[in-house]
Amino acid sequence: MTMTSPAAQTPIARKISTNAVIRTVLANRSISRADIAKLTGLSKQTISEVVRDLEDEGWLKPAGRTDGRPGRNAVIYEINGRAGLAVSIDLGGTKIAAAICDLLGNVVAETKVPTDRRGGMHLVNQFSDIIVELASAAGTTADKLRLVVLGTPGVLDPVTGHINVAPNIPGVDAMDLRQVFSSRMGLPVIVENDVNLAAQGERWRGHGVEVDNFAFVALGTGVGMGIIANGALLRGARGAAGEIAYLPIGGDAFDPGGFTLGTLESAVGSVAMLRRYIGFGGRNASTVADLFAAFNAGESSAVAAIEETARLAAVAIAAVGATLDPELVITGGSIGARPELVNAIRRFLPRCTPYPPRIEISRFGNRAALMGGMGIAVERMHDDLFGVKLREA
Amino acid sequence: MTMTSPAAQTPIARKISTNAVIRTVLANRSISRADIAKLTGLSKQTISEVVRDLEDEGWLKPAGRTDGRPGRNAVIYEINGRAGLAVSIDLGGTKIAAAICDLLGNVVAETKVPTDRRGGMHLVNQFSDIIVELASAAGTTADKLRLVVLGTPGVLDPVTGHINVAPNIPGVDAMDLRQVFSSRMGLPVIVENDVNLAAQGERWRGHGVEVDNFAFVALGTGVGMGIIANGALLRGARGAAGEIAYLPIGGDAFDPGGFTLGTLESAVGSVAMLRRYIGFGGRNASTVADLFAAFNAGESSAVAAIEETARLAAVAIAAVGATLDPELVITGGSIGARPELVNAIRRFLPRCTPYPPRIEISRFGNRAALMGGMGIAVERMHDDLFGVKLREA
DNA sequence: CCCATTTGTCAAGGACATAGACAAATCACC
DNA sequence: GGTGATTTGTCTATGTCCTTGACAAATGGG
Repeated sequence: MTMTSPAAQTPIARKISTNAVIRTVLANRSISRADIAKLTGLSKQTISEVVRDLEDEGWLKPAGRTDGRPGRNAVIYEINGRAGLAVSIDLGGTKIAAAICDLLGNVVAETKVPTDRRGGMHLVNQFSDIIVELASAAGTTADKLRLVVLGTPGVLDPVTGHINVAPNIPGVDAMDLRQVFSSRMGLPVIVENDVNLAAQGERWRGHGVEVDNFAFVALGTGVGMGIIANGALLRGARGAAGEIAYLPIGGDAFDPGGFTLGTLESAVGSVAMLRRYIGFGGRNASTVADLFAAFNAGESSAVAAIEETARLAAVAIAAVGATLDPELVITGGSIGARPELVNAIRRFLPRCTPYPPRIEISRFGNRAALMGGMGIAVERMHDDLFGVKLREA
Repeated sequence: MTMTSPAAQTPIARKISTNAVIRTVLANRSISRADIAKLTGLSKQTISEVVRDLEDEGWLKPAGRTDGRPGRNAVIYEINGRAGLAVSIDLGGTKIAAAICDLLGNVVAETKVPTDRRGGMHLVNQFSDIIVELASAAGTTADKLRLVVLGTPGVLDPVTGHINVAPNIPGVDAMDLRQVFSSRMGLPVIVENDVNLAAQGERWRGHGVEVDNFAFVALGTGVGMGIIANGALLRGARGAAGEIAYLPIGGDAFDPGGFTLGTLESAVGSVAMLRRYIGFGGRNASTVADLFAAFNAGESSAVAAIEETARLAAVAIAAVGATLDPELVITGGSIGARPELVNAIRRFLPRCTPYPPRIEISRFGNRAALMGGMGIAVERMHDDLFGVKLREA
């Protein structure tokens, strides 16, 4: 079972046939050769040859036979998920979540540990330890993995590869994290903004499946947005697309204070919401959880603070809507996942935009970014392994 | 010279080779067979066969020979532009601009006429007359054309195909203009928002060449935006992406008046700018041209009116920037093309956003939408004629 | 005028696809 | 339990397309 990419130097026609077979199997989970032939339009003979090669190389495996219908029973084939494993890591200010998934997107090992607050190289060491441990739990070793996807807060510069991380995590903006981590592991590493990953996660297996235009809005300590437009992630020229912290809403756009924190972020972040509660005379809440408890108890300052936050969030969503025209906005984050807030946003929205998008709360909660990393990893593995490259170039 | 798509039912391998040859010739304007072989990596033999077929079918034509270098001279081939002609029409409230271009994007005939104000079917008749006339001027007939691209104001619903046109043009929102026009001409018709077309025009041969993320902002009687993201036009879920008239900036987002005209449009449109001038005590201008003349004469009310308009436009661009992170914003339209306004915007922008995009004035002025239509037409012809379809489906 | 260089064609051989015949396996029905 | 219809999968023959290498044709430089 040689684990090189299938049809590595085969002529172009066989590459295309092989790709068509793999894609057909992927799309149908499990399928017989006869059905592959019908779906691809290729001859039975060609399919048999291609499937034989793919099975010899370990990419496909037989998985039972048909029965119950007239005629000879067919052998069913499916993708051998174990033929490719990848890692997804979600680096947060307090926790690191990580998982290994296979070629089919099945999670084969998962863990969550506190973030090493010393930052920098300590994080790289921590990642490495996590991967070794996960690999062991998955019954394999780290050198069998194909790819790591790492989600971090902050803006990634697509030119330099550097991350401008918010204050949460020390010593990461000074280094080329991707490069260091990649050579440490001897694996390709993809680094992506965590909110972008959350959007990808919803696109992959959440509310965004089959929705080509939507946005994932994260409301928490900070605010951020991941955009799926025309079915693909939108990063912008400097990787800052969706950085709605700087949206000129909820304050004076020309106030220089908006530059450090962001105009919108100073208006709808959890800190602003708590400050607003105090300003309204509230005295019973010092955390977001407290505040929502007070809201549900009907305390007027809490109601006012949350309503005002929802009102501003609705205006922000209206602004995004006027630009992107999404079909759907998915909310997440510590306050964006609260139905109380989201219901208020749903009430305000039709009053400030003529075309209000649908609003849904993230299907994956705080696992959205982790899911997105797996989605990207699986997609990338499929491309690398089964993609048709017309020319090497 | 049979004018069907080349390699219509040839097996897949020859299709790919044919496509590679055409694309290489397109990318190099004119080129010898030997060089095509080097660039594509295909053998001289294959290239000779493919080029012979393409020449027999009229897609390629010889265009001289090399000389001056050692060795036998090569025959140079180029695309036969005349093998495909298409029409671009820009429907405006007062004028209709139209042009015929060939496969290479060369303009072979162009005209401009006043819009028939009766609207509806009268417009379809007018389009038809224009096309016949242009075809004649181009030395061909209307039935030899392959495609029409029509730019209109208003939002196109991608589901119903209907156009919600601003008040300018009567009797168009009630009909399926695309369908009626298409069957009248017996040609495929693509209808697209005019600002989207302007963005495509800049992308094709203007400031947006090689810029994968930019926006075209039209400032005039109305305001609108066309978005190129990840190198492609962004339409959104309902075709309303870029409809920044409704951006909640420059007024109260919850004012119901913002629904009919749009919050931003009531703040930065030319009507608002003139009203603002009057409000500041100005009495010497009743048109946009007058107002800019007064500005250049140093009249304080005119300066204030234009500065305030620029200030709001800068905030709007900042909002778009926080969402899309474009590398570049191109301005156009009757006031967006004025350097006086644009310079003022350039001054305000760095004060309301930490990452101000570059600002340029449209390269094509009021021909931008016409150019965009040609760009789309050429691209579409290339796809239809030379595109590789792996499966008919 | 000769030669190095480049272009383009010819002929042979290999990889891959298709089509059709045929053997094998299975269900339905008597 | 046997028979026939149906479906699967392999085998064989044939054709298309691509590549390779030989070779003729054309051209500039010395």
